[in-house]
Amino acid sequence: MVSPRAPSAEIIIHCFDSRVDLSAEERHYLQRMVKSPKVHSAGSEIIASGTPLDNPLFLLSGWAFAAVNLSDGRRQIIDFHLPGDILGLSTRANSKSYECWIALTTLVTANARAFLSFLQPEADVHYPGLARIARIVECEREMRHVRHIVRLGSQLAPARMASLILDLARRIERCGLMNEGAFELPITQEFLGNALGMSTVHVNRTLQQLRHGGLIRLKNGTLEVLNRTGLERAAEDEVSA
Amino acid sequence: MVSPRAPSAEIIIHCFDSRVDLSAEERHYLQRMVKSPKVHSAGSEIIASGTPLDNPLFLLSGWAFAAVNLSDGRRQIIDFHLPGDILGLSTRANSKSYECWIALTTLVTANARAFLSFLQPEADVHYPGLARIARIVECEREMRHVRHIVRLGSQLAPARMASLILDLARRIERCGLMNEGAFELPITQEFLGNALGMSTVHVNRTLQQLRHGGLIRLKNGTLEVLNRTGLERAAEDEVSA
DNA sequence: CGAATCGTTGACGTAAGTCAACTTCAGTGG
DNA sequence: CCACTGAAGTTGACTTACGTCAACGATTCG
Repeated sequence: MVSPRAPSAEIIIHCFDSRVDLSAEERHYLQRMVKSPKVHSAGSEIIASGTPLDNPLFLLSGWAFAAVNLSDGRRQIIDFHLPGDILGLSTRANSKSYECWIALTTLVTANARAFLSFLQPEADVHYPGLARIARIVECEREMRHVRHIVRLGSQLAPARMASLILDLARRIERCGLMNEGAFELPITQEFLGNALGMSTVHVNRTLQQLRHGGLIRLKNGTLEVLNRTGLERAAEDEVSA
Repeated sequence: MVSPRAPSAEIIIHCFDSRVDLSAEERHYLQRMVKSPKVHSAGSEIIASGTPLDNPLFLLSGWAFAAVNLSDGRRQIIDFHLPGDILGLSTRANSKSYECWIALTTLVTANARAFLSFLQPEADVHYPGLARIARIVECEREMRHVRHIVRLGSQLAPARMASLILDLARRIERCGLMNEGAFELPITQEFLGNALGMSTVHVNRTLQQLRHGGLIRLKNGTLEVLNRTGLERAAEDEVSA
């Protein structure tokens, strides 16, 4: 376990700020919430499946993913999570979780339990901006789910890959971790396969294809988008191209 | 256009009742809401993609589906909708819809706009049961999405098909349209393919397989589950709730 | 230095797509 | 009544995208 850096709500505030107007009071409230961060090691299960979703977490740094474990040991990754996201936030706090959340890298979380109440019908809303963010977080997750369904159901391997990369790139940009078109992508080819419904070998070949097409560079866990419009074209309808 | 039967909130109340306790007042409120039903013909677009989701609809009778249209004319079906469902309900009422909703059969809808406000953080909740239902509807949709991701990403054709059939059967049961293990399934093989990410030909072969395995009977749009546990085994489905 | 872990490549097998023909079957109209 | 039509379902022959297996580099790390 790495000792956490000084706890900071900066990333959270930054990510929320781009979506709603936060009052000074709300910023302060967030600062207070992020007082006792927790460090998780890479690969550890942060929220197990089958547990009640009564303890959502801010993701302050590092990457995670939500997944469903199948009875035969395989796993389907449903969604990736970046700094600024909230893990395990659901209206259905008391019902058991179907998914689990797992750390992809060493990561730091903080309790976000207050966000749960914002989702309840009887919520007494002292913080309208935060309540709105809670709803927006759920909405964006749904949009990602729908896009993922489209990827898995209607696209060939190169389009799936390109589409996922673009999704991640856009989110990385928003939370300020993009560095001149490049960003850290701590997802092994095995996990990319678990997300995109393809074998590790085929992930490798598909990435080669994107590389040779001059669309991306990917080396040592750093991904650089070399040709954005090309990548977008590849993501949209690979089949017709 | 079939002339609508006497407008009735019965199906709505029945479906909601199985999930929350409704007050007499809330039942009455639902009755009033369902006063001016509208009939849509099979195949018509009920909510277009790109429009704001500011007008959710009760589905009183018939089937519909939510889909994403791809640039090359193909379409990915995201979710099916049965009587008792709400179409186009989203927290993001003002943002443009990515999906569209289309009638699978002739169907009858009624305005459910009041449910929109139940999802807003500032909602002034006079009807806690209905507000709760609005959340539950969103939650259940998310669970269906996640299961669909698992299907498309991790399962072979027979398991996909079995899993979808089971999902539909469970929902049909809940809204009281199951008839001794059999129900109307007004989904052509083409649409099943659009949902399950497979070609019409392969849908046909997969259904044959399930038939010959003695798991289902499907004739003239009526599906009968002959061997429930066998179907569940085929679906590799441990989620029975 | 082994020992992991991850990435890469080739040979080969298989699930599923494509194309095309042929059935049903429900309308519809002469 | 039958002949015609169009939509849905069914089947066979062939192609292809992707999986599987297995071997082999590259990196990192105790």
